Parts: sequence; C-alpha cells; structure tokens
Amino acid sequence: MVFKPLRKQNLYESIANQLLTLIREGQFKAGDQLPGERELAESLGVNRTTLREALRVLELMRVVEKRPGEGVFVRDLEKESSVETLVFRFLVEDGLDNETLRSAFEAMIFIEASMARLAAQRATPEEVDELQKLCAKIEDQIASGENFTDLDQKFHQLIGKLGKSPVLCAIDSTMWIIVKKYARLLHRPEERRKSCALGHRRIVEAIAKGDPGRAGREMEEHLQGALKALFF
Amino acid sequence: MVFKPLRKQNLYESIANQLLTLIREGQFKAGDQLPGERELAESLGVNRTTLREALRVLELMRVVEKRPGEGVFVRDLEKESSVETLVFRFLVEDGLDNETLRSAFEAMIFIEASMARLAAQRATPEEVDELQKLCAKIEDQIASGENFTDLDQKFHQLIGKLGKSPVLCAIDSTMWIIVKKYARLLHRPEERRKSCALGHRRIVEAIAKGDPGRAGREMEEHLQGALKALFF
DNA sequence: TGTTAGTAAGTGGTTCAACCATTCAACCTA
DNA sequence: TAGGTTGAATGGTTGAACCACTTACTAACA
Repeated sequence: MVFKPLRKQNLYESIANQLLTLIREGQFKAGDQLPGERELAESLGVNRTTLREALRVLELMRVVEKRPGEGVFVRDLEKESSVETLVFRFLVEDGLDNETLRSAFEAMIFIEASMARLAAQRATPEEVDELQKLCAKIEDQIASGENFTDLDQKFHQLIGKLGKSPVLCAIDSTMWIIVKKYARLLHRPEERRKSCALGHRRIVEAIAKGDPGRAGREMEEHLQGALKALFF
Repeated sequence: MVFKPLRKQNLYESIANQLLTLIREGQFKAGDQLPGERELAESLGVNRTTLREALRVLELMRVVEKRPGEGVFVRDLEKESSVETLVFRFLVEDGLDNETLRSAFEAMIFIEASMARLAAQRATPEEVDELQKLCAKIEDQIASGENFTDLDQKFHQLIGKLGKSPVLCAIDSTMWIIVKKYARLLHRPEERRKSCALGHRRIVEAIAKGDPGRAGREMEEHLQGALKALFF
C-alpha cells in the first residue's frame, strides 16, 4: 500500500491561499485597499512577519500591489492573471479543476506544435540525430515496460531546444510542471505506449525533412491523442 | 522632457538578484547547499528576515529549494527555467537582453496565432461584433493621433477570450507584461499605425468567417510586422 | 560486537517588539 | 488663500528569541 506523502503547508501558504480566495470571491475587489499589515496579521492570528511573506508572494504573483506609506492594494485579477498565478495555484493548492487542467493541456499542444514547426526550420542534421537516438531510447523503455515519462519530457524539451526559442521553451516547461503529474497515468496503457512511440517517429521525420507544417500537424495529432485519453 | 520614474529597489530584490547572479555564474551549482540563513544574512550585511523574503521569492521561482531542518539547496536552473523566472527577471532586473526580448516576442506571435485559430472556431456572432466595435475604436484613436497601446492590448486579449482557452490567455498576458513596454515605441510611426489597423480588420474578418487557418496566418503576419519594426 | 536510545548542534519556521522612511491629510501660520 | 508643519498611518528593516525538525554523534544496552 502506497501512502501519499502529505505536503506540510507553511503558514504563509495558508495565508496566501486564504487571501487569494477572498479576492476571488469578491470580498476584496480590484483597486481595494487591504487592511494594514498589523491589523491583518492580528485578524489572521498570525505574526506580521509571516503575513508579510504571504503578501510578498502575492505581490510577486501580481495579485496585490504594495505601496510603501500607503498600503496594500488588490490588482485586477482578470487583467493581470498570468502564468505565475496558475503555477502557484497548482503548487500551493496542489491541484487544478478539470477545466483548467484541460485548458493547460490544450495550451501545451499549441506551444509544442509551434516548437516543432520552429525545429523543422532550424535544427541541424546533428541535432536531428540526437532526436533519433532519444527516440530509440524511449522505444527501449517502452518495450521493457518501464515508465518513460522522464524521457518523454526530455524528447519534447529537446524539440523545443532545436527550435532555438528559449521563451517558448520556458513556457513549455512551465506547462510540464502541471501536466507531468498526469502524464504518468497516460503512459500506462499498452496501446498508448505504442502509439506514443509511433507519434515521436513521425514528428522527427517531419523535422528531419525540414517540413514545418507537417511537423506542427504531427505534434498536434500526437498530443491530441494524449488529451483524449486523459479526459475520457 | 519625460523622466522615467525610478523604481526604488527593495532590499530583498537586490539580495535575490545577487544570489541569482551567483547561481548563474556557477558559484553555486545545481544541488549545492547554500550557507545557512543566519550566516548568509550576516555575509550580505542584512537581517535574516529580509534574507528570508529573498529566499522565499527564489523558492517560488523554483531557483532554490528549502528543506526545513536541512537547508537551502540550488535547483537545476536549466531544467527548471520557467516563465516565472523570466517575468521576475524582467520585473526585478528591470530589463531583458535583446535576444530574450526577441524570443519573447516570437513566442507571443505563436501564442496569439493559436488564440486566433481558436477564436475562429469558437467565437459567436455577438462576440465577433464586439471585436468589430473595438476595431472601430482603435481606428478612431489612430486617426486622432492618440496612443492606442492599451486598446491594442485589449483587442488581442479579447481574441484570446473568444478562443475560450484561459491558460493560453494567461500565458499571453504574461508576455504582454514584457512586451508592452516596447509596444509604445511601435505605435508611433504613422505607417505602422495604419498597417496595424488594417491587420486588425483582416484578422477579424477571418475569425468572422470561421476560418482558423487564415485567422492564424493573418495574426502571424500582423505581429511579424511589429517584430520586424522592432528589430529591423 | 552490534544495535539502539539519547543527545546536542544545526537548519528553516515563527514570533515579538522596536525603529526607520515614506505618504497623506489635517492643521496652523503668514 | 497659499504654503509650510506636524502627526498618524503605512510598508520596510532590524535584532533576538523560541519552536519543530533533521542529522550525526555518542553512550548505553543486549
């Protein structure tokens, strides 16, 4: 029997979550001023130092804005909602609702397809070789029944690297943080494992031939399969 | 003459930056343990509380991992590099090198193109009307010589909204945080202002007709123009 | 001898109390 | 009325203390 190692939540995390919830629920609206740190800390039954850590984090997430001498103000979550908020929610709240997860996966498909297109335009023959080798390694793991999630991620990241677009790669790895947890589920059924390997080969072939359109389409198809498998 | 309001840097920001630099320069490598908080604080000539704020931020950026009872450890920046790091660098260091900026813009093109494709598939006629109205507003501002950066952002965000993909939107607004600063420069030359308005109309038309392929291409073209104007 | 229980030192997490620097508004003064 | 002063509130920073946890060493026991 396997137990899930329960993540101990820091105090500041609970506080940040609580404030985030209040803001989402509309108790504090965009532009509103939060109570002063001293007062807020007392209300939460926590020390000011700890509260400040939570506020600092919320500030970094652009949920809140601190103006020295004035106070702490709520920013427009709708307008400001950005990737950090998402990742934070995932890391702190330890989970996303199904809809958001699906949307994250969908976004990832577009990003990976873009990376594949770029790779087809920019990869050198040596780099394509590297990709081929990685494919072979993955196929070995698949054949031997091992879990190949890590290598799978490596494959996708390598394609990103060949596309020579560091920011796209950064976005992609952010998505992987979220998706990786579920990827292990995807890599279990035998048929999916095989179709996965096949998909990889088709993508690499398109990149090798320098055909961006096809590379993008193959990647989309490859990931659409995974998306469907995940949500049914 | 316009003065740039100088952002006062908090102490914790300087510290975070300094540590980030040390890690990037390889003084601390992946897996290394940082000195204890007490020792590190003294070395930096700063209070432990302040140091802790910096470390908390670096932890959120996934640059560093805190293990209670053990210490603070450096994570693998290469593997972990994600969007948060990027935005943080932009916000804290107050600037990005040209190459990263270009890459961010490039990524944005792909994301916006994907959003346009989705919008063409998912937007209702009423929503397209909204888009048309926004176009008209922007054209007014262009004609009157005003700065239309905010409305321009609104236009692109609305397309994202019509695509019904919240995560893609979140990523996009993250990119806007970075790009917006430079957008104002782009919106000055008269010819660019006009071609911008024209581009918008073409995009909306493709979305109205429900043609994802064309919507994507129009959006790419529209933004490629801006990219070229920015980088020659 | 080998294992175990206990202990001490070091770590991050949290609290408390004070002081600094900035902002704003109310108030006084010329 | 215009302009300066002052004071209260805000976030920023400091220092010291204690807690909970991890680790490694040590001494006692079987």
